[in-house]
Amino acid sequence: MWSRPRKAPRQTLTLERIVAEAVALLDEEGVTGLTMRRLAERLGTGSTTLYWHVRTKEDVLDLALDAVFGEAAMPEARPGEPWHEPVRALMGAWRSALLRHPWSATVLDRPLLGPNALARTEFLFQALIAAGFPAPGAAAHSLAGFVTGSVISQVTWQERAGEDVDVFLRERADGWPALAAHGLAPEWDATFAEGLGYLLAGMDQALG
Amino acid sequence: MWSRPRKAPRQTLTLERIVAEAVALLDEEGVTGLTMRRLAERLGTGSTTLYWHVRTKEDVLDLALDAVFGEAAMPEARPGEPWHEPVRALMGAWRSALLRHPWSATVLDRPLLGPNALARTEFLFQALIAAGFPAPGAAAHSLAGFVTGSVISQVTWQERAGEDVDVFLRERADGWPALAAHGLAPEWDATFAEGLGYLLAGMDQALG
DNA sequence: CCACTACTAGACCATCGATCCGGTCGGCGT
DNA sequence: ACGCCGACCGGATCGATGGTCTAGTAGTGG
Repeated sequence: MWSRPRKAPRQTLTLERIVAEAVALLDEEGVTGLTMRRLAERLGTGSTTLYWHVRTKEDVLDLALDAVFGEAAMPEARPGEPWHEPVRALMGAWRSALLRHPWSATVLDRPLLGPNALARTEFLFQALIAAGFPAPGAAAHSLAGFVTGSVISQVTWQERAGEDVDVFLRERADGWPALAAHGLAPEWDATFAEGLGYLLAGMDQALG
Repeated sequence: MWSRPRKAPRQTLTLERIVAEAVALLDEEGVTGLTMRRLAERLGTGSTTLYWHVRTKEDVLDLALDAVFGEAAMPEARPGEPWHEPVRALMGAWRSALLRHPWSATVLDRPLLGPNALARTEFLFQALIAAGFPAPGAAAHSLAGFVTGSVISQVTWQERAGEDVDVFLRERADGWPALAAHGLAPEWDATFAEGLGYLLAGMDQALG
C-alpha cells in the first residue's frame, strides 16, 4: 500500500475524503460495519468507484489506521528532562488515540508502515537512542508491543465482556480463587501507567 | 432410578474433533481459510451439522484459541526459586504456543475466558501474589498485554512484510534515519527476552 | 413397535469483496 | 475548434460466505 505511487487527482472523490469517511463509519459501527458498499453510499457514490482509489478493502483499513496514529501528538523534548518523559507522553498519546477509535485495536495485526505510524516509531527510536540505548530496537518493540497489548486487552474486555463475565467468574470462584478475588477488569488508566512504569524503570536500571 | 440416564451420544462428530480439525485447518490456511463449509468438508459432513455443535463461527475461534492456550505448559514452582522464574517460564510458553499457531495472533481480540486461558491467568495471579503484589491485577495485565503485543508484532512483520519493506525504508532513509539505520525486524526471541526482563526488573524494584 | 432425541444434509437467503463492461467528463495537442 | 485519451464513475454481476429452514435418518429407552 504505502510503497505504491499515488495517482493524479480529479478531486471530486479523494483518498482523504474516503479515509475520513471510513474512520467515521468505523467509529459509528465498528469494524464489521465497514463495507465498501456502505462506505460508498455515505460518500454519495458507487462501490465500484472506491476501487479506483483503493486496491482492496485492506487498503482502506491501512489508511484508516494510519489516520488514527496521526492523532497521537508527538511531544517536544525539553532540555534537562529525564529521557522517559517524552517516551511516556508518546506512549500515552498513542494509547489514547487507539482507544478513541476502539475498532483500531482489532485491526492492529498489520504492518504499521503508514507515514504517521512511521513518524512516531522514528520519534521513539530517536528518544531511546538519546537515552543511551545503542540498539534501540528491542526497547522500542517492547514499548510498542506493550501499548498494543494493553489497548487490545482493554477494548476487548470493555466491549465484548458484559456483567455475565463477572457472574461467571464468581460462580466458579473455587476453580480460580485469585482471579475471582481480584477481578479481571482493572482500572485501565492506572493499570497502564503502572505497567509502563515497570517497563521504564527496568530500562532505566539497564542503562545503569 | 439408580441407573444413571446415561445419555449415550452418537459420538460420530464431537466438539473435540471439530476443534482439533479447526486448529489444523487454521494452521494450514490461516484465519481467512477457516470456513464453516471447508471445516465441515474436512470432517466429512455438511456445514449445517457444525451448527448443531456450535452456535456461530466465533465459537469455533474461541475454542480453537483456547486450545492453543492449552499448549502452554504451566511451570512448577520450585522452592527457593526467585519469583520471576516461573513467571518468565509461563510467559515464554504462552508466547511459544501463540507463535506455533500464527493465526492466533490475529484472533486475540476477544475475551480469553476459555478454561485453558483462565487456568494460566489464575496461575499468573497466584505467582504474583506469592511474589508480594497485594493487588496483582495491574502487573498481570501488563505481562499478558506485553506477550500479546509482542506476538502480534512478530507475526505481523514475519508474515505480512516482505523484503520490499526494507527496500521501502532504505529508499526513504532520509525521512526516518534512526529507523532505517537500525531496521524494523529485530531478533525476535532476544527482543522478547529483553523486554520481559525490563518488565520484571521494574516489578522487582517496585517490590523493594 | 413406537416415540423421541441426537444428529445430518440440501436448498436457500442476504450480504460481502471484487470485477466486467460500458459509460462520462475535461484538459491537452493539434 | 476539435477530437481524443486517460481520469473517473456506476449498474449488473460473480463467486463465496455465515447462517437458517425444512426435511429427514439412526439409534435407544419405554
